[in-house]
Amino acid sequence: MAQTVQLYNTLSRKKEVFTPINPNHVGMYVCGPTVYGDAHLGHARPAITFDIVFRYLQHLGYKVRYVRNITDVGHLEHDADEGEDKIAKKARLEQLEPMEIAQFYTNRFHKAMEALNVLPPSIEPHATGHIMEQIELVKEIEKNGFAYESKGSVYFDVEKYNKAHRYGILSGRNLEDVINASRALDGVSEKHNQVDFALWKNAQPEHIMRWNSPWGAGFPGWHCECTAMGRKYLGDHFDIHGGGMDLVFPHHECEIAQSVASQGDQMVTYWMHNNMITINGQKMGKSLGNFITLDQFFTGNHKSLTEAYSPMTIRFFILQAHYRSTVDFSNEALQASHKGLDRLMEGMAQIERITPIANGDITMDYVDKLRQNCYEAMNDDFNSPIVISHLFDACRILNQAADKKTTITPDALEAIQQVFHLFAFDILGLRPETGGSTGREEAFGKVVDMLLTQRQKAKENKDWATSDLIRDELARLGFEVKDTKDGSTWKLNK
RNA sequence: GGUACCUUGACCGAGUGGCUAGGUAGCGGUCUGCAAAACCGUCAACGGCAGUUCGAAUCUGCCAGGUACCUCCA
Repeated sequence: MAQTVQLYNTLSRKKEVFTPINPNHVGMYVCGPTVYGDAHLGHARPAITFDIVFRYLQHLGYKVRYVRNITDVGHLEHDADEGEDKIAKKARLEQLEPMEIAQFYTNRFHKAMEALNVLPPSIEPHATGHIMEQIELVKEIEKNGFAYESKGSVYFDVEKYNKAHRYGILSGRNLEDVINASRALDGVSEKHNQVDFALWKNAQPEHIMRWNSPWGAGFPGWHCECTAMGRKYLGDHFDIHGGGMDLVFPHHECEIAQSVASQGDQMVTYWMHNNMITINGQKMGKSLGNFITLDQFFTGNHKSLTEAYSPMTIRFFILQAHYRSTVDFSNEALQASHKGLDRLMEGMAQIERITPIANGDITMDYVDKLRQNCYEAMNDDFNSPIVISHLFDACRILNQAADKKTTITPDALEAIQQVFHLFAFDILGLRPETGGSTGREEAFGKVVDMLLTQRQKAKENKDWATSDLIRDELARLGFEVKDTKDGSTWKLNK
């Protein structure tokens, strides 16, 4: 762990040196998806952001336990007073069991994550599997006097909490402001104060998802699951809690309040938040209905897209911006990412064609600097765009060497390959897009080679018509032919 | 209204008190039978106004425009 990592802590609004509570071990909790719809581009952002954190910290030698939940209950659709669970609502619409919906979209989420080369977390707990823990949490808060029961529901007493501690420490709000800005509730409220949030909700008879509790049949409140599951798997105190910026308030603010109200102090040292993906400058999200699902990107099946974009293009597109900046989506920007990624991968593939020279121009000095630059970028709050810019520099060197415009020493060439693999593949999680080539594909490849041999013969006979015909027909089928000094090469576009 | 934040060249997008980010597109060239690719070179920016400073796009103030959160949201 020779590297010192600095990360931006939302709590202090500063970059801080990362020091885990237990040396060599890192506990990280990230808010996962609510599984009632297909994952869209916005879901890819935190998944990829914290995948990078996970990968990098592991690379540095930390033993990381990464917990990312699946929310399959607990988010209310409307006002708290007559809340209807999102999962339950969707189920009613489609006449399916709630758990069937949750499972269906969980499976699809996993598939999309795998396509994006997002590593699975160490633990992926479901909210419905931890009702007991959530009930325990509510009981503790109640016992400490920061909650009250009302008509079978339990609410967090924000005003009382704010007298002993501070509500708004993460989002930088004052309680008065929150109260003034809160929506007035319709009719008679069960709550003492409109800013109070639900810890446990009484279930109406028609409510499908329900569990028994000391307060009667009901379901857990909005913010309990993360506190309860984070504590269960990472302990009373752990290092990193992540999620989208839109969760800072109220979700994460409430989590802090819950942990302080139950155990007396905060659970989390570093709060990390990824920024939003925008489309035409506006947040991409469900409420605005302007989201594009990951599946639509992969298939190109959306009116804003001129073509299908591979999962790696999406990943690269996201990594080309820093995680705390917004990224504005456009078809044009995606095209640029697609070509840029291609260039990077092609450059890497050039290594095969480079003959190192003992007294080459590019030596270990260059590679050492390159490696150091990449580490410095990662250490500076996971600055992936800077890492990528350094990789492009290496790419240029490799292309030059392949073109015999420069030379590389054997040890430097091998080291460049290692650095490239480490940062591009292991840490940024990019992967070449060849896909697993099957025996069948290899056989087709040989047919292409055969055609190119014929074309080479035609060229030697200066039979340009035949030569061009072969090239153009192959191009039409998606095979891009490149002529080099040592003969022709090809690749399949798509 | 409150809170947080943003405004960089044709586009995307880093960063920084003085040292060319990078990618895509464009332009000129090398290479090639032609092309593609690659390579080399090149163009171009820091919303506006004032201040601090030897020096600011980078710090401060004001103005303009925009976004997010305050309701489920990644």
